[in-house]
Amino acid sequence: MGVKERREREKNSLRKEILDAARDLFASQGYESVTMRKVAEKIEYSPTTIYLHFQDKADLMRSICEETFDRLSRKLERILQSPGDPVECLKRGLRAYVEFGLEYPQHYRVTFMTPHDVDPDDVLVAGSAGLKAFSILQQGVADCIRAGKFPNVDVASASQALWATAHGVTSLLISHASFPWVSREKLINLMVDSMLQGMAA
Amino acid sequence: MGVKERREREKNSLRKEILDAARDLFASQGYESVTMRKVAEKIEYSPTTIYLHFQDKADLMRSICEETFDRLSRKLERILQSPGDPVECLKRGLRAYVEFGLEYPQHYRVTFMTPHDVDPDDVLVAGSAGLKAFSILQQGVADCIRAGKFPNVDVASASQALWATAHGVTSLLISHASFPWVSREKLINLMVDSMLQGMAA
Amino acid sequence: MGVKERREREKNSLRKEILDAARDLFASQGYESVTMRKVAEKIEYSPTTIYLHFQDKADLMRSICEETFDRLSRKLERILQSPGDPVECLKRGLRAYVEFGLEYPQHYRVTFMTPHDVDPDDVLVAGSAGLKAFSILQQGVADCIRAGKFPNVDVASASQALWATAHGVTSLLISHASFPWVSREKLINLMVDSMLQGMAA
Amino acid sequence: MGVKERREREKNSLRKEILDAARDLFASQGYESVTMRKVAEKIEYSPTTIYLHFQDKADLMRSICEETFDRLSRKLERILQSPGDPVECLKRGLRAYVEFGLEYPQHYRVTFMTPHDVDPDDVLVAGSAGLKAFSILQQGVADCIRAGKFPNVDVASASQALWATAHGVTSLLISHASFPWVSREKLINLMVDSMLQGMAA
DNA sequence: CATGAATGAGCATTCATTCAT
DNA sequence: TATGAATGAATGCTCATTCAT
Repeated sequence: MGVKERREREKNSLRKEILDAARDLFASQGYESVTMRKVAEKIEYSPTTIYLHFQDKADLMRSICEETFDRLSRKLERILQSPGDPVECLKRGLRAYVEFGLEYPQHYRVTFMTPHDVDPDDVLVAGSAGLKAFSILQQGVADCIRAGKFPNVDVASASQALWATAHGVTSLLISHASFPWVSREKLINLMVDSMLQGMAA
Repeated sequence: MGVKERREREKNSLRKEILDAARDLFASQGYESVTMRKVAEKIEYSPTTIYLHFQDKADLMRSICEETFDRLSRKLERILQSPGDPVECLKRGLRAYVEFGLEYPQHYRVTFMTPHDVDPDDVLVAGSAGLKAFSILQQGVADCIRAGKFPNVDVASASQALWATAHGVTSLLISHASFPWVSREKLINLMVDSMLQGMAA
Repeated sequence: MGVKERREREKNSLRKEILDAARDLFASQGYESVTMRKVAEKIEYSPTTIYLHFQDKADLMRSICEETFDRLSRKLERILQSPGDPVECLKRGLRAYVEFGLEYPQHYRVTFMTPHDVDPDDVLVAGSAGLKAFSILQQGVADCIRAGKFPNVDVASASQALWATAHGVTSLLISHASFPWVSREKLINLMVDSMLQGMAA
Repeated sequence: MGVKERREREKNSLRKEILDAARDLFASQGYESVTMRKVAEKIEYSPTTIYLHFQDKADLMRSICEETFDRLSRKLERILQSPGDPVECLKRGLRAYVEFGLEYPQHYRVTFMTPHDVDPDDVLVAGSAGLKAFSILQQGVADCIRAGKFPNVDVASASQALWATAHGVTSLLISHASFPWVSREKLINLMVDSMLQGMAA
């Protein structure tokens, strides 16, 4: 059993090394530009070895995205379920969403901005981490409504609108990086604040 | 003369066929995954033929984007420069933007949601059709500000935020078509109205 | 008949234009780097037009080479058949050969240094201009021998050796252009003079 | 260990197969006309495999040349640095040069008669095997001059002239195999002897 | 005589992936 | 578990050439 466990640990540790290397590369160069060879070189193993841990390149990316969005979920959870004014929480949650996307633009890109020919909703449907993140957001919105903060909207509409708001800035900042944006801070705040204020009216 | 004209027409029609085929493919598979061969097969011509009409793959993409921006610009221009309450105009303009994206999801996807080789700013900066579209929106915002409708925001921030708002709904509705959205109408109105209201405060 | 002649002249004049353009290009860029399109652009006709005057690219090059070596023949003829000391004539003829090769390095290359898979002796056999040039040289050698200048050699051996001498410098200077050669003048003279002197002994 | 060695041997043997195939093709068709595919077909491997042994087409060519220069260098070294009359040594060295070319016409053709992408001087300059071969010849010439055998020439000029002499016969005999040459023996001797005699005067 | 439109064949190279060991 | 060797399938693009007009 001791042996088995060590094996398991070692296996996981190499798997983790691969994920770390690939995450870095995908994040800095984008999916298409990263080759299995580059990943292999970074961890100083042969390309073949990667295939012992991941089915193929897509599987590797998928794993990274899942892992990444898991982190997003946890982050949102922490924020939205913290005590205090629910609108304030929501505000912080939305900012955190955008910041997260800007911190991992390639993951965000792959997960939310890249066409997945087969099943466009792959990521958001079927219990994926993406869906979970959305449902946490929805919970935060529900809290606000329950507290009478958004008198004229229903949970579903408001959640979707806020998601779209956050996604709008995030994706535009990512895809048009060199557009002469006003400061990110300013733009994000303006959007989040205005939208929440508009809903509160 | 008649011959010349027919030739011209045929030439343009093939060019159009190529653009249509490429747009479809880019939209559904992304820039990198589309090959010149695939485009050629779709129009049932040899790959070489494409090069008779476009300099290279990037040029093909660029042309598609420009064409889309052009259409969008004309639509926005008509609306935003019409007389009446500037906020109302802006509201209609933003709705029109979203409707444009939903009516031509392929066009929108390629132009606004697809990462491509072309410096994305090639498309948005420096006299291109893209910049024109944005500056029309900006003009509408400026009118509102001049009319004292948005007391606390500057033109640049507000324009960018409104663009991001419209883009948020549009792109999410397109890319996650099978998500259980509330009615499009409702969502779009909620976003546009809330954001404008929030800005007016 | 007048019409016919003008036609003929015009046809020949375009043919000449093509040859001129192609000669320039081949000489400066080499056979493989020259495209039919480039030739066509230079004369401001369509590529198709070239095929009305030449069977294909190889035919174009062949024509140029023939024409070029015709010039060489005439040049050698003029020199070798001029009055005066036959050895002196020969010396001047050999120098002229080398200079000619250096003046048209690409033609020389194609004719004498490029492998012609099918028939390696294409150029030199079968009445070609190349063979003619050689036979003129041989004539000059014969004159020297008849005059008792080369007491110990036969015409064939001497002609071939002298050809090889001239070809040696020419081809080496062409193919290794940036080798740190002593001055061309000096090298050519040394070779020609030494070889003739050696033969005279 | 045995396994490692066998692997090493097999790897080298494939490398050699590639070099042989490529040399043949380059020699008979020229650098530009040979494609990686043709080489691959000849050895009955996939084109990709070649890239496991050579960086690219130019590297393949370079390797072939270096190998040839190396062989030639060793041969010349043995002869030119042997004791005895330096002129006699030089004579034998020059004959050996020509014989080398005639014995390995493919090697010679590729290395000395084929224009290729590689700066031809890449091969001849800067510590390469090519430069070494030439410098061995030059050394032999220097010995003769030091011994007072060539009173009127400098080392550089004489070395270059002798190289051109040897190259002249060699390349002509190779490229115009079916020309009605006098006997090779006779021609080679006539050239080498005459040139040396001419220089001695 | 001249051409615009079109193409088939080909190029060097790269990539994800597999298989025998 | 890990890998070296190998490959099939592509990729964007170019070229000489042809054909209908």
